[in-house]
Amino acid sequence: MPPISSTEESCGIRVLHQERIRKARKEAAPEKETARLAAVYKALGDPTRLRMIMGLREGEMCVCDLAAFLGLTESAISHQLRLLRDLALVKKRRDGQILYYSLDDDHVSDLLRVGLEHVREGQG
Amino acid sequence: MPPISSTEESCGIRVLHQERIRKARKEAAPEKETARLAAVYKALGDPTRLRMIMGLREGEMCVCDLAAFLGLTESAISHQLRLLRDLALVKKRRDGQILYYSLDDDHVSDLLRVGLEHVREGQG
DNA sequence: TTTATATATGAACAATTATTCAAATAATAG
DNA sequence: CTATTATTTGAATAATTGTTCATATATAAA
Repeated sequence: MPPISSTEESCGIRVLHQERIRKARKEAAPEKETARLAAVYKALGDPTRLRMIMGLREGEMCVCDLAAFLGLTESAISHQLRLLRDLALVKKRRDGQILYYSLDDDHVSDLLRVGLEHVREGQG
Repeated sequence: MPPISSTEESCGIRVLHQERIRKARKEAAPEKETARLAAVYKALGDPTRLRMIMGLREGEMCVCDLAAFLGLTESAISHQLRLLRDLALVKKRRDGQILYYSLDDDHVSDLLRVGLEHVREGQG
């Protein structure tokens, strides 16, 4: 372990390992990228939305299907679908009056798969 | 496309594709697993926590390092670290007065990697 | 012991958010 | 056209949450 020299940053924040901080700053992903990544995780971090997404892995569903599946209002589902659509996690296809929602691409499934592996191996 | 028979569930919710709902229900992950997965995504879904985790990919840091790195109070960092620790996303190691935090296992890095791939390819 | 350092904890507050309800579109059927 | 079905939208509300401040704990130094 290298010796620790307690110093301060310009703003007055205490710092023990300046090298670590410099490195973390240097390797950090661009702010915009980090923000978008956080938004995607956040979207998947709500039980309702997560179950919607996981349900859509089995195939496309319309709004009222998802509402029945989750036991929620169609309005609630529609609100969440808009959020997921804005993040390009799901896409829609119209057939007459009915809108069919499905996962936007395979990355979404990948995200879920890795996440499931984590929670399954993490504490069986 | 098979013909659509609009029916109702016992609770009175409108259903267009009963087969889809049945399948989604059948293939759904256990509730406890889904809840934990959502909690993990939620933890990564906050910009502060996400930057903490991404910073720790470069190596362990103590609380005040992370505070300096993010420009936040050590108290704020400590609160978030507890949350991440409860979810087994980070672990701590004590050396004297200093607590060094690091990623709990490789799954966490994997989650970040897949997530970054998604946002990078998603909208270059 | 006392003093200082590093981190944790609890209460409080502002800000965000998931859901519901009511009303508005969009497409189709009559 | 009017009526019906499927979905969307906006406002309102209750619940959750990230941060700060003040205080407490833990380890080390004097």
